[in-house]
Amino acid sequence: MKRKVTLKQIAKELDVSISTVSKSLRNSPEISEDTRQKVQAFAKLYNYKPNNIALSLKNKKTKTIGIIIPEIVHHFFATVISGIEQVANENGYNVIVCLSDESFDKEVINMEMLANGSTDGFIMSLSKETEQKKDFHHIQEVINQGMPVVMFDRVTNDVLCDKVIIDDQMAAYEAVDFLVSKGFKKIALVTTVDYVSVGKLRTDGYINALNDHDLPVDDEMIVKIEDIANCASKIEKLLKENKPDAIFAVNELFAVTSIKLATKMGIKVPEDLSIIGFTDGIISQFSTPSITTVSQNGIKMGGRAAKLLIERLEMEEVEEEENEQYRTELIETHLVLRESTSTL
Amino acid sequence: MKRKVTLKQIAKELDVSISTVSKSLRNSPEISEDTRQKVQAFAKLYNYKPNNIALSLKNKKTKTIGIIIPEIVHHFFATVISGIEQVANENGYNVIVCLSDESFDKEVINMEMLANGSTDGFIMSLSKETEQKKDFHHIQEVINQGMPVVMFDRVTNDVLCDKVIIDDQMAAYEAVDFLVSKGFKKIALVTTVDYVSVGKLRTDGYINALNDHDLPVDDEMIVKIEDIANCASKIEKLLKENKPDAIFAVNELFAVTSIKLATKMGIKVPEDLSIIGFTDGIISQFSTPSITTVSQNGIKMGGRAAKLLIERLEMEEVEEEENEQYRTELIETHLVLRESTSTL
DNA sequence: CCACCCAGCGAAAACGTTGTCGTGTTGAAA
DNA sequence: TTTCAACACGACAACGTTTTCGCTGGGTGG
Repeated sequence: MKRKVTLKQIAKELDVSISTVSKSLRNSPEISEDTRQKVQAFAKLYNYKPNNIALSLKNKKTKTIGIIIPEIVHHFFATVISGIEQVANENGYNVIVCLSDESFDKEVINMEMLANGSTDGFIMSLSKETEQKKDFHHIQEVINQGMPVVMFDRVTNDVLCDKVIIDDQMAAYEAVDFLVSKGFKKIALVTTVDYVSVGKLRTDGYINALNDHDLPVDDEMIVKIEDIANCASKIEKLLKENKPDAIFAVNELFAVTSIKLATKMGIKVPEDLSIIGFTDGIISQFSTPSITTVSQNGIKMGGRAAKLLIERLEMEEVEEEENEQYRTELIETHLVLRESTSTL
Repeated sequence: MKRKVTLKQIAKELDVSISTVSKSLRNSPEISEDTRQKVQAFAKLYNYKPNNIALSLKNKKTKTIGIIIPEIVHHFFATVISGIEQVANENGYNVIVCLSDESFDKEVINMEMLANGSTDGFIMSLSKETEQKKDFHHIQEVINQGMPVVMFDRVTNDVLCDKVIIDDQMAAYEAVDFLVSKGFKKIALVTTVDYVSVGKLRTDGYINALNDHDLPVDDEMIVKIEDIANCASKIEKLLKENKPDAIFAVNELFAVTSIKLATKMGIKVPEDLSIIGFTDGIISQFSTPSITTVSQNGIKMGGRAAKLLIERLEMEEVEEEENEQYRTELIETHLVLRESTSTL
């Protein structure tokens, strides 16, 4: 087992100073052609690679991005990571991933861990608990210490930083608008409880669309789901008592669950009931019938977030004067038409 | 913007030496009660936290685990990461994730990047290209440098290290055995090309099961898929020309695709055709009909892999003599019965 | 009164780099 | 022969920690 070779060891072997070795490897003109050749040959032979940790300590930057998300077992978040990783890699950055498990405490702990030198900045999406508590001191603190933060998807207005989001409200509006244009009159909504920011926005979009088309907004037609595990009864009740002709669901899971329940009750999708979901993930693609859905491109979102963060990181280098021009980028969405909406 | 405070700054403010500050914070009895109190109060006030990078450099360990996987947009890998992250976190480790995108070169580059001090060890699953090339020098090199590596799922016998796998062959055997016991005679196989190690093993299990039950192994009944994008024609041909009464598919995608194609051709699942898949992911759960499948618990696999790695890391600390007893842990699988198999 | 001990603290090395500055040697110009 | 520039290299500081060791002063025992 040959441990990694260091500058010091090379210097000793070649009987030169550490500085000389370092300079030779960086092709400094200060060092004679001769010595350079010799050192470089030796370094290559022993497969010398500079120690990242030492470099990080010296340069005060780690070339590492911290990602903090609620869950990874969630297709959307996985795609976002994928997008981040790609852009990060192209720019010589690594990503370190922490999961909050939707817990405020874990989010705080992870953030504090990584903030102590492990990363140059953060890309994050808030945990449900954090959204509920509205406590963002951990994020503000990190920002105050000079680490850039980019938030995506589940963001908050209470923290000033770069953000990457979709226009949730507009996307929901368009989905519902599409249903109205197809002639549906009794459009139900299956959504989350209000403290989930994106859920709330999509709910608003639904309401606005109905209003704009002079359709009544009936509370009976709006189902707010707290716990995904036992949402069945609520949806069943909706289907039985209110007989909607279309449903807009704010995520894949709600959409597919609605389909399954409807089918079980003998309601045919899309013949008797059309359904539009949100997020174009695995479920929407492989469900039967496949689900018409609002596509939010996670890869693109991640890529943009990474780009924003890296730009800010490299900007800080030149001018420390930090122009506090925080940007919020909107990622466009579009409706993916599949089998769950009737084409009449 | 107040940058992170260091020992040096505290020392200056309090007019004591750096050593005194450090010792005070670590509650060394060397320092008087008085001084300790003073320093600790000051440190708390300024929210002092030791710099991880400096600690890493000094201790020659980063408390970070490198994960290298082919894809993250893949439910199984996401669950594995989730499992790793959980165990890692409990033990004070962070995880840094790199994606090989099934490319050999990216796998090598990522590994070399992280090997230069960024991580204490690796948990990885081979990219397809690496499996095909059978070139593992990058992994061997890392191991030679004294970094422990744990491989999971897509492993190779050509590298000696800890491994976490399921008994792919046995699991496939049991799935096919189940089909036989239910009275199916014409059991087809939808599998990958042979160089994908787990695909090959599952194929072997299928063949063994048929042999043991004195059923003929017919090459016509075995479909090997190279490119998932255009696999439809092959499966359609299988269904039309060989009319199997059951299909064993070596992954979710093959299973759901088979179901969709069969349904489209008027073959009813499970009435006319039973299907068993592999991997209990999103697709199997939400497909219609939901898919009977071999469950491989990714969370557990990840957790075990992390445990193995961390054990080896902490072991090295006490006795450098490295007992090279590499272990291969088998994660148990079981059949999850759902709607895609008839219950006759 | 002297030696010794111990509490309490500081200096310094070490981890692996990079970069600034200093230093010695050489050759050429004056 | 003297002076000076250029060349080639080394010493050292710095990044932030921890830890070993050494130092000082006051108190105690003989």
